[in-house]
Amino acid sequence: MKATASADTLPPRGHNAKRTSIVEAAAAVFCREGFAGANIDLIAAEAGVSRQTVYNHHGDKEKLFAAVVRDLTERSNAGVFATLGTFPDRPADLEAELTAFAVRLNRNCICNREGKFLRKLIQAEGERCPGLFADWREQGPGRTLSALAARFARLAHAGLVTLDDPDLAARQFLALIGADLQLVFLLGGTPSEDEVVRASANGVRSFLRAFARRPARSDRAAVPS
Amino acid sequence: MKATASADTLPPRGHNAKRTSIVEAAAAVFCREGFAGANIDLIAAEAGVSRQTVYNHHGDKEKLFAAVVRDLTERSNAGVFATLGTFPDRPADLEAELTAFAVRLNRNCICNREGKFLRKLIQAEGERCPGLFADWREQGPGRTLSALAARFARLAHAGLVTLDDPDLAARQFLALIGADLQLVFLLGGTPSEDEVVRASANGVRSFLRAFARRPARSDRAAVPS
Amino acid sequence: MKATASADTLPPRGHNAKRTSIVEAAAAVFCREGFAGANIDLIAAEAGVSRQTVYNHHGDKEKLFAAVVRDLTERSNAGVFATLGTFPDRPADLEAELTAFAVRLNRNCICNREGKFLRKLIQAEGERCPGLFADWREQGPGRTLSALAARFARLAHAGLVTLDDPDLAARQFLALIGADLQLVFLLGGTPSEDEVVRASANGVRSFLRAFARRPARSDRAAVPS
Amino acid sequence: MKATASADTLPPRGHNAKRTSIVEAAAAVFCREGFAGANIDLIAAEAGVSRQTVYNHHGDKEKLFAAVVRDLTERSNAGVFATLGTFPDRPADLEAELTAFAVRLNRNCICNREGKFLRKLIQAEGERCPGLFADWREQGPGRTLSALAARFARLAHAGLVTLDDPDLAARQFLALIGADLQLVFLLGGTPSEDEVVRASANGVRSFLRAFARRPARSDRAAVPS
DNA sequence: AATGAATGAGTCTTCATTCAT
DNA sequence: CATGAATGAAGACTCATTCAT
Repeated sequence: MKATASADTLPPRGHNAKRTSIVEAAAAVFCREGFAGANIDLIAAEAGVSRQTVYNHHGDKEKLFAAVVRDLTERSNAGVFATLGTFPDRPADLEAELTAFAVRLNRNCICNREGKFLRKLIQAEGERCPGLFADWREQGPGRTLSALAARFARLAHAGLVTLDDPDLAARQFLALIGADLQLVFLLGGTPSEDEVVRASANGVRSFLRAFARRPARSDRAAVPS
Repeated sequence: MKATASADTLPPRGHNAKRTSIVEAAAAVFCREGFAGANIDLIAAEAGVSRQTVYNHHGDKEKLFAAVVRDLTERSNAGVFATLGTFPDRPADLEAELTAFAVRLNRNCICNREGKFLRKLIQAEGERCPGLFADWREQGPGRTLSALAARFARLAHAGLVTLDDPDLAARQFLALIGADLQLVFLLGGTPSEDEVVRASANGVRSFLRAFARRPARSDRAAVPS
Repeated sequence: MKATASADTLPPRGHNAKRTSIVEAAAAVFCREGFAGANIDLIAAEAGVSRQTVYNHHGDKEKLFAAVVRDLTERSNAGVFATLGTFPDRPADLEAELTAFAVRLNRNCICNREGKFLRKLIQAEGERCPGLFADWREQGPGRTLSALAARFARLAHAGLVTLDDPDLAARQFLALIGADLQLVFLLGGTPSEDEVVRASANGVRSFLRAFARRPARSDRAAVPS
Repeated sequence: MKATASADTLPPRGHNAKRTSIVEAAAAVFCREGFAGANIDLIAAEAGVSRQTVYNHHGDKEKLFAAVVRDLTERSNAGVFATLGTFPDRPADLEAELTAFAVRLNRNCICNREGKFLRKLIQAEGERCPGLFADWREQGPGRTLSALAARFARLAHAGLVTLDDPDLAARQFLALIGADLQLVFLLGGTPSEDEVVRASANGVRSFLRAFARRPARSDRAAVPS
């Protein structure tokens, strides 16, 4: 029984391995070349499988693209929510902990493979595929921003920050911690860990200047002479 | 004045008219479909000229694309610098004037046709065409941000705001006034005038909360109880 | 009896069962889609076997097609000769018995599966496969028509009909009993039993009008006023 | 004006020439190889045009096939009705004139290119393209048979033949004059003029034996001893 | 014997590009 | 400059066929 188990589970295992490698390769190629520019033979080669296998698994280019988007969306959302769970609840040092959180968000959700690919694909093909990204939109930004806003609302309730619109605060938080990275993103680059940390710190500092309850201003900078 | 008006505002006749309409159509199509997906026949049709004319004017697809990028870059930069010139120098009401400036920036440089197209093209084809966007990068974000930073430095010097890194302030200003528009951009939409105004006001308010010299917090909202 | 019954009428087990179901499925698919349009995977699926099995049994598409033609030819010829054996030898009511014979011929040899398939395949692929249908031609129409002609010659000898060219009579007999069915055949349909009976009666009636020895005209219709 | 007329009409003329040659070539190839087996490159080559031109004119293979069917149907119907117009109205020698008519029908409508192609295409692809041949069916056999039946009805009215069902007579007439040609048709051959004449004579003779009013039986044969 | 994968050829279709009119 | 045609190269997708499991 055990002996045959390997024979039973192997097909799906090898199967899924192929499936996964195909989707990964496809994501990379679609991202690099765009939908129209992507070559299925290239995807197959990059996935280490034959062209036929791509077609066996995904039917056609359009469906393969949809599978890529679905996969990226899923993994990206999972990452975002995992990171949201690490939001500082009762921070001793608000700025430090918020900065650490921002670093995690930037590093694990925005600068990582899925984040970059997803953003690029949405921007490039979003208009041509109405509905393809609907799932992403609902599960992604919609719920993400709400969740983040809820955390800020709790901070406000705890008297740590002052804000009248938690949703707006969430949006501005994200904008600020990404402010220094936009240019790199636009050109397709990936910021170094150091850049991520600095960008996060810069963003959080300004965020707290605007929203921290008290004198809250960072001690480290911007002290008026 | 009249003589040139017709040449400037009406569809200019002859050669240049065609050249212009081709580039415009090409920009739209390249944006919509990506470089690989763009069809020269479609561009020609959309420009109302024959395919031959496209080739006569621009040689080949690659060169036409370059021409589009050059044209967009030029016009976009011109717009940005024109708008930068309206930065409030000695503002009576800092928040109001900064908000008005932010609205102009958003409306005329970021949400407009050139801005959107350029962003999309850079994101989509930037990696594949190293060097094609070099010009944009130098003339665009580089000089733009410096110029904006210089304005903020002058504001700081005038004692209206407090900041230790004008460049960072410029980046964060842009991030904040765009924070509410990101999602719309990602999906290729164009925000309404109302959305632009609200986004600009929201951004400026938070910016000033973080950087205004004194109590500076907007009177209109978010006053801690 | 029981033992062979199961092997004869039930789907025969094992090897031959598969072989048979493959050929049947292949006949249907080749007929429906033509040789070039037929898909071996589809044939396999329709036969309920795996693609490999098709190859194991028949080698390649060309050979499978040949097997189908051979099989159809064989069964069709067998049917024709079986039916020819029921030709009325000493008919009491010539028209009635000839009509019944015509019905059998139409129903069992011309409208049935083998007949239809064979006709369609010959028409469609006959030119491309010189020699493939040689066997059919020799065994089929050649001998069939001769045999039928011989029966008519015997009828003539018995004084029941008047004809100087038995071969021609055989051809015209077939033409007449099929006259009403041509359109249905062309479009791939299968006539109902009723249509078959009427067509046969119509054909035989006219045949006898032309060839019956004496008063021979049917009493049932077409009596001139 | 006249000078430019040639320039004006030439494009359409060359155009239509190409269009025609494409359809002709396509008819031949579709007939020879079937829809699935037909190769557009081959069609283009056989038409003496480039592949693109085929696509420019007809869009895709399916549409090209439809155009072929439409064209064949049109020309075939035209031929049939032209020939029907030559049906002997007040024949001095009924058998001779009916035979001549049968020869014309066989030669010009049934054995000719359009007739053969159309029959083969309908048989081969009729089932797969429901509706494609609807036009043919309505304009073709439907009206053709009625028209022929009407002629026979007039003959009957003139007392030259005896028949109670003109439609049936029409069908049987066609069946009889084609009886000797079926085998040649099945295998894709084209009967010689001599074969056509003999087949027509044979068919008409038997037809008149069955339906001629009076002694009507041919003097040349089948006279009972 | 069945299944999944691979290979290689082939076909439809599109497209950039050029030429002639 | 527009049009229609031609060329040549891809690229998506299918399919016959073979291998390994």
